[in-house]
Amino acid sequence: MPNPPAKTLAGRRAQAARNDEVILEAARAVFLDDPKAPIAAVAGRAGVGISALYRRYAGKEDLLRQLCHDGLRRYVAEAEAALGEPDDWTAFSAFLARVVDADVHSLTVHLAGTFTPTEEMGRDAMRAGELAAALFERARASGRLRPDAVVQDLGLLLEACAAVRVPDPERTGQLRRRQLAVLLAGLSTVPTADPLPGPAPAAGEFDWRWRRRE
Amino acid sequence: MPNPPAKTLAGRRAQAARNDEVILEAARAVFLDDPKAPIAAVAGRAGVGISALYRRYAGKEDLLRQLCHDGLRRYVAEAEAALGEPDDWTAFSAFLARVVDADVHSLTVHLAGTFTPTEEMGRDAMRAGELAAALFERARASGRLRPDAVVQDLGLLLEACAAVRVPDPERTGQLRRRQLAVLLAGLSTVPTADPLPGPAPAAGEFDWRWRRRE
DNA sequence: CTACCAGTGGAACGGATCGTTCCGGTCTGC
DNA sequence: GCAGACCGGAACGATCCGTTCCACTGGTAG
Repeated sequence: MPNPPAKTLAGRRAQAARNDEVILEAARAVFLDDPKAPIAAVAGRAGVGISALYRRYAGKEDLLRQLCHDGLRRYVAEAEAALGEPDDWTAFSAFLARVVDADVHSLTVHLAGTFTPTEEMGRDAMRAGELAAALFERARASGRLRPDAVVQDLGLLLEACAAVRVPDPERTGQLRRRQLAVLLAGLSTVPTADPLPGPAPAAGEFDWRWRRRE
Repeated sequence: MPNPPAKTLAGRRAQAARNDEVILEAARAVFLDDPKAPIAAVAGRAGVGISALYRRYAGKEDLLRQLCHDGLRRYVAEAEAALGEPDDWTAFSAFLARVVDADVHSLTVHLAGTFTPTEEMGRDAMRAGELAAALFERARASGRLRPDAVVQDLGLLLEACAAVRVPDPERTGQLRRRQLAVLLAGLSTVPTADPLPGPAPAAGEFDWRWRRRE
C-alpha cells in the first residue's frame, strides 16, 4: 500500500492518479467551450468512462463548482503575483493579460449560477475583488488611466475578451490579446506606440458562425 | 363561453394583424435573451397561444430565419443611412452606435447557425460587408483610425458590445455605449475629450450572474 | 500464488424539455 | 345564421441528459 512500484507507467493507482488530472483538464476544455455541455462529453473528451467521473465527483454540480473555484483561485494568484511587479501600469496590464490568457473569466463568471456556491468561494470572490481594486488603484495612481474609468470597467473588459471565440483555441488567444490591447488603449490617457498585436483578423475568419451548429 | 371579449379594438382581423406585430416583437425579445429559448416562451411572452405562432411560421427555424434576416436588413439600412453623413468619423461612429443600440449583432451572428440560410440572406450579408468596409475606409481616410486596424476588427468590437448584458435591458444599453466608447477610443489616434458615457458600472452590478440560473 | 476489491466502461433508466400536431371552441364577416 | 378564419393549449413523440447499476479486470495485500 505505501509505495507503488513505478510512477511513470502502469499500475492501477497510477492510472487513477493520472485520470484525476486528465478528467479535470477535459472538463475545463469542454465546459469552457460550452457551459452546459453534457457530462458524457467530458468523459468522452477525457477518454474515460462515466464511472471514472462519478467516482471523483458527487455529480455535475460538484465538478462545475470545483472548476469554478479553481478559476477563482487562479485569478487571486495572478493578482497577488502582479502586485509584486514594481511598475504600476505593467502590473495592471500584465495581470489582465494573464487572466485573459487563462480564460479565467469564462471559468468563473460563465460557470457561475450553474451550482450553489460554497462560503469559501464567496470569501475568495471578495478577496479577488479587493486585489483587483488594488491593482486598479495603482494603475490609476500612475496617471495612465482615464480618470473616469472605474474598477467595475474591468468586468466589461474581461467580458469583451472572453466573448472573442473562434474554433481554433490558439487563434482565439491571439484575437483576445488584440481585443485587450484596444481596450487598454481606450482606457489609457497616453497614446501608446505599440501596434495592435497578433495577426489582424482576416476576411471570413468569423464565417464559421454561419455554419450549422450542432 | 366564459371568455369575455375585453379587447380595445374590435375585429378578428385587427387582432390577427396586431398579433403579427406582437409575436415578432416577443420573438425578438426572447431570442435575443436566449438564442435557444423554446418556442413556447415566445408565445407566452406575446400573450398568445402556440397556434398563433404556427399559423404564421412553418416552424421554429422559419421564425429564426426571419428574425435574423430582419436584423441583417436593419444593419444594411443603418449603414446606408450612415453613408449619407458628411463627416467621415461621425458616419463611422454613429453607425456603430445605432447597430449596437439595436442589438443587431445578437440578432444576426448569434442566431446564425440555428437555421439554414437563404440565398438572399447570403447576398444581404455580402452587401452588409461591403457597406461596413466603405464606412471603415472613410473613417480611415479621415486619419482618426489607427493605421493597423482592419475592417474585421469591427467584428470584435460588435461582439464585445453584444457581450455586455445585465437583467435590465435599458441599463444594458447604457453599458454597451460605454464599452463602445472605450473601444472607439482604443481604435482612435487622437485622444478624445469626451468622458466615458453613462453611469459608470457600480459595485455588485454584475452579481446577478452568481444567482442560480433556472 | 490467490482472493479480493478499487477502479472502470458503458448500457440502462427515469425525468425533463421541446417542437409540432391536433382538437374543441369562439367570434367575425358575409 | 353559418362557414370558416383564428385561437388556446393539451397531448404526443422524439431527444437529451444526469445518474445509477452491473459485469469485468488487473493490481495488490497477505
